[in-house]
Amino acid sequence: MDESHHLGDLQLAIMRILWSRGEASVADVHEALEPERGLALTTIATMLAKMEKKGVVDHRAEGRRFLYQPTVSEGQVRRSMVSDLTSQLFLGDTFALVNHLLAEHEIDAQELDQLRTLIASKEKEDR
Amino acid sequence: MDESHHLGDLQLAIMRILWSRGEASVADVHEALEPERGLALTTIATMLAKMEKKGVVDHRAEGRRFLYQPTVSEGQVRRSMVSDLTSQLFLGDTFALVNHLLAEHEIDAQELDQLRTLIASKEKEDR
DNA sequence: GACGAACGACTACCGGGGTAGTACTATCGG
DNA sequence: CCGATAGTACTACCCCGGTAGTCGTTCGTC
Repeated sequence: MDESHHLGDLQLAIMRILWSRGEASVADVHEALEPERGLALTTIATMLAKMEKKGVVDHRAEGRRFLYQPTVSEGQVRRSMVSDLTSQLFLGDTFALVNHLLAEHEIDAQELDQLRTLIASKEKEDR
Repeated sequence: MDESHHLGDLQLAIMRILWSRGEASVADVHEALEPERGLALTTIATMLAKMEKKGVVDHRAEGRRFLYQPTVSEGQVRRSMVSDLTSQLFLGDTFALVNHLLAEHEIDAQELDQLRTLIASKEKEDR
């Protein structure tokens, strides 16, 4: 089952690092996030502990260092968060969201083209 | 400018009522939400006060009753919340989100058809 | 064997969504 | 005129994301 994994901004940033590396220590994550966020090392550690309690990451000890790994995939998180938004904002109507995106945001000609291709292949599947 | 109006679940439910009625008292909102949520009247009142402080609603007194009205449109809220999600989850790549929606969620043939029409008219605009 | 660096644990605090009780006030019915 | 009622204001809580300091332990090094 796909429980609702709704993650905050920092949590997502941390997850992105874990997803790309597979496994990382607190220091690794801190180092990677340092330039853009300038957070204290302890902040990262606290956040990871909270995330583990929530069940989205896991850790194993390597010596005195903890190596954290994600327990949910990026796809799961995306699905869960997108569908949360869809139900809240568009009463569960996925199509309405797509509609909104096309109407409100700039999507250039090239992307429209890609989209058409995507739709075509989707229709083939359905058949 | 479109400031970031990020609203919670209950806040959205309340906004939906205000949007559809244009104006409503605390009692009106409470009554409308009662069946699905069963919240206390004071909860609604508190929420409306918080929302007013945040600037998404406004009120005028009619006798001893407050009539609340939205100060932001449904479109503004949608734009703001969707774009928040897009930047958090897809690093600002709107197209990636559309892609995700088509790939992960069921969109039936009829909707695909509508989509194609939408895209066609969008391309006409661009030209 | 003592000392400093590295590292996790624990605690605290802020802000905001969500929830609701209690207090205050104005108005209506008798 | 007085009590019940309707309606808002104020305050307090809980939870959680985010932020960070301090404490205690352990390891490597001199």
